[in-house]
Amino acid sequence: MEKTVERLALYRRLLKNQYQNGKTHIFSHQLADIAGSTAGIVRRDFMNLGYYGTPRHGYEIKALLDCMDQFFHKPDIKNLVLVGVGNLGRALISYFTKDRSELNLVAAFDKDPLKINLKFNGCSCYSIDRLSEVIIENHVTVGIITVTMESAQEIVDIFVKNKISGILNFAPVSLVTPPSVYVENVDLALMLEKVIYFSSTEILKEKKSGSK
Amino acid sequence: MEKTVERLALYRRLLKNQYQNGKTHIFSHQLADIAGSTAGIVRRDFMNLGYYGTPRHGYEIKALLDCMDQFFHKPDIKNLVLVGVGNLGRALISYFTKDRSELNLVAAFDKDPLKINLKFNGCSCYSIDRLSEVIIENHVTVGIITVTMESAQEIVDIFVKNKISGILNFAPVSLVTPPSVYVENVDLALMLEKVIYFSSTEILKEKKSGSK
DNA sequence: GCCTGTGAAGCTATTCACAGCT
DNA sequence: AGCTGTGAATAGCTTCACAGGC
Repeated sequence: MEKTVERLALYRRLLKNQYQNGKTHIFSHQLADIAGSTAGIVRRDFMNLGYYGTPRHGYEIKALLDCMDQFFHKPDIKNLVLVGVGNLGRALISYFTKDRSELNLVAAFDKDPLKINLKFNGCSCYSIDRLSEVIIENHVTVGIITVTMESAQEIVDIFVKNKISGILNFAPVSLVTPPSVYVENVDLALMLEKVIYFSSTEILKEKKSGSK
Repeated sequence: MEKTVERLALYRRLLKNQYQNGKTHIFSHQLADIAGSTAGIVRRDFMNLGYYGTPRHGYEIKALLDCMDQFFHKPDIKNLVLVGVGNLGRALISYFTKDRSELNLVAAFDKDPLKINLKFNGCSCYSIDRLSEVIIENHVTVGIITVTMESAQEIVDIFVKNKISGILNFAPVSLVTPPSVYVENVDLALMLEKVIYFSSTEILKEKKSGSK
């Protein structure tokens, strides 16, 4: 149910918005519209989540959000580190220091002496020499890698040695990790290749209008 | 065969490397190792691609690359535009102006007057007022969106009006597009949520070592 | 009538396992 | 023996379609 998890995270964000705007209930087809999905899938996803709505009234947003919080292991706060303060690293720092109350970017790291001890969006940048120390002291369990492909594996080795269990990797290399570590690779160049392929291919002219 | 296309793009990059390093042939299990996949999948992918190797000698890299170039509609060059020159936009500009000979980032766009007419990695930044004009003049068919969620749809509307057929979207909103436009959404916050979920979940303790 | 929950069918992707070539 | 190509089995995801509650 990997796909379901991805969508639940999306629904969660959308529903938080709706809730803040004063909405208390929502139908599967309404959520599907704003999520760019289908009513059937939304219902199936909630079925997997284990939350049940009521016919005619749909889903109660507050209760649904509580259920999702539990599903996503909240309310415990997740501590993160990011390594590689290039443009991409800085973009992610600004993403993850904004408003996202339940996740805490502890620090960023870089090998460039010019960046060390600077702050980016309020997040301190340290030398990679201090990476192990910071991970241990703050019980960091998730790391983001935005270094070059040459340096990625050495950072991963530090992560693994210090028992990080999840890695979001933007370096275009296949990382070597023990099976207990979850790695999500995001390869921006490949995503663009994919868009180019499927947009030039005229095969898919019969699709629905939403998106995704 | 969406997954196959994604992997073929990856194989292609890896094989180019191997080829430059003087390697002429490769076995399915070798490619699988560097791609973080399995020998069976590699063979199945090449079967879908329509390229056939020879038992005992594996695949001939040069011929395979030619075959892939054709599959990915090369050698025609793809013209791109990027809208939103924030940190993420700049990161992508530097990605896509580097070495990637067959794709051409025509220009970047932003609404911030301070950025207009500057160059980023050799790529000019113009006002969004000129977006339509540049798309048409350069026959741009793919656009990258790295603006805020508030501005994303208006950019998409300009894209659609000017017949762009593929969009790589980093704004965390569901875009409204006609069915003929291929949209790939990349939501960085959601990817992190996913990593957090699957790394805290202890369910997946029996996986293989490669990655992805 | 309108909306949910869900079995069943359909589709896509991966894995197994083995025949066949060199 | 070593490696490919591939049918068949399996697993995972989505869609269909409809019974049942309000």
